[in-house]
Amino acid sequence: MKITALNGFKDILPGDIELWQRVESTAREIFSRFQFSELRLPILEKTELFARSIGEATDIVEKEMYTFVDKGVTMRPETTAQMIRAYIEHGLYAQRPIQRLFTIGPMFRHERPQLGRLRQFHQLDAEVLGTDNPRIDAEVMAMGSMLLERLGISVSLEMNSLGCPECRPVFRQRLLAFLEERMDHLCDDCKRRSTTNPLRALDCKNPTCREQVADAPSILDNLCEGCADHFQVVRSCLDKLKVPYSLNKFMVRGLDYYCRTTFEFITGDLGAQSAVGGGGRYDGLVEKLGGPKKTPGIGFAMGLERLVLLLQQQEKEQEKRQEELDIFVAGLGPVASEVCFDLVHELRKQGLRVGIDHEGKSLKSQMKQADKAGATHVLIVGEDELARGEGVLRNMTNQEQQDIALDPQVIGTKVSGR
RNA sequence: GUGGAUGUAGCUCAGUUGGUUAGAGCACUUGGUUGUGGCCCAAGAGGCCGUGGGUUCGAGUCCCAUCAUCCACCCCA
Repeated sequence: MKITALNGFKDILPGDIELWQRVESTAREIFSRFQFSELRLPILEKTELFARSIGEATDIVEKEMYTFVDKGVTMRPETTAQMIRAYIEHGLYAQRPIQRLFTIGPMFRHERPQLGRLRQFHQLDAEVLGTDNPRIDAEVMAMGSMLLERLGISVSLEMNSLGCPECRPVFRQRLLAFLEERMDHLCDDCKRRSTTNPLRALDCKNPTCREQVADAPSILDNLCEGCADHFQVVRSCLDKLKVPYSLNKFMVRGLDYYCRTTFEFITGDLGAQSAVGGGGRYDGLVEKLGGPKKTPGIGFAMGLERLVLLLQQQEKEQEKRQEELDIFVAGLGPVASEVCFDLVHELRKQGLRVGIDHEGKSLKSQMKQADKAGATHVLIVGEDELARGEGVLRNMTNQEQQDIALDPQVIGTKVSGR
């Protein structure tokens, strides 16, 4: 029986990794423009951290977490909670009143895998802690948009407000009354939701439910004054930054901690998965997790494999071969191989990317290897040249050859272009 | 957790109504060039046909089971 990777866990192989690196480096570059600092967080946390923040009744906590029950620890299903944990634990709020942070890494959820959805997946996650200034909401969304634009991925930004502990319960009651009137027409899931989280019914993909819910009361019409004002400023700021967006009064985020501004970056090119990224405000969460009182926060996460999938679709045919080696050293015969062995090491010390074959293959075979590896030069060391202390340096792009001293310095400067 | 589809070479896939030794393309190795890559040509290597059972003189092909993968539902990144 062959041992294979676990279902929902994927190897990222050479050839695919370039896109990952591009996404990550672009993110670092864009995020730094917005004064965000990177940090790295552990993969394992106490189970309680996620249960308390994400919400006991959410799907993630109820059935999707990889938990070591005997140890009371869980592999992170998302990172906002632990970002806040670190913020509190290290007193980051004391070092700087407003923290802009981001992190990149793997998350784990035990769901059935499908296109764009794995059990180990990767996210970029950006959070701003310590302010509820609506300009920050706009800035954060603008940052996400800028990253996607820079990557050449076109998505739409959808936004909603979920209100706050003051106005949401009121709306919830109003919505519940609305749903109860047409309970008979709703799907089983929505019937169940109406008791646990009626807002979720707004999000149902079942066509009949959509129909039923189409003229449901909008939370945007039921915001309290504070939330309404806040949302209004967010909108005008986005306009000012010329970040396009649309309102989606049906958008409900799946995590309990969200309030006020929520948003998603949406695509139609990922099968059943429409969200490339999503996030929102969570003004009560820091305090709930034991941090300083009234510390608001907002952030978003983007799914790396979803970004990579979109890039792969776009660039299917491009496939440009890039140079991977500066020089391939081909030794002919045991004596030459012996010389090449340390010569190669010296060249690498000089910073060159060097390939070598230790299997005693023919020159033709070694030339093929060099070509496949994308070497720009090949150094051929045979018995004749060796006797003179020289080798033949072949330029693989213009086929020119010349004798050259077997001196790492000389070869190094020649190959790297003076 | 639920539904549908698919499992044949490293990869992408053929394989007639069950019938001898299971094929192709790409990739790989070697040779055509005694020490020179790409293109071309030739040869070679590579398969318990997912696994287990059943029907049959005979199963890659039919039946059952099982496992795996993919897609979708749920939900989300």
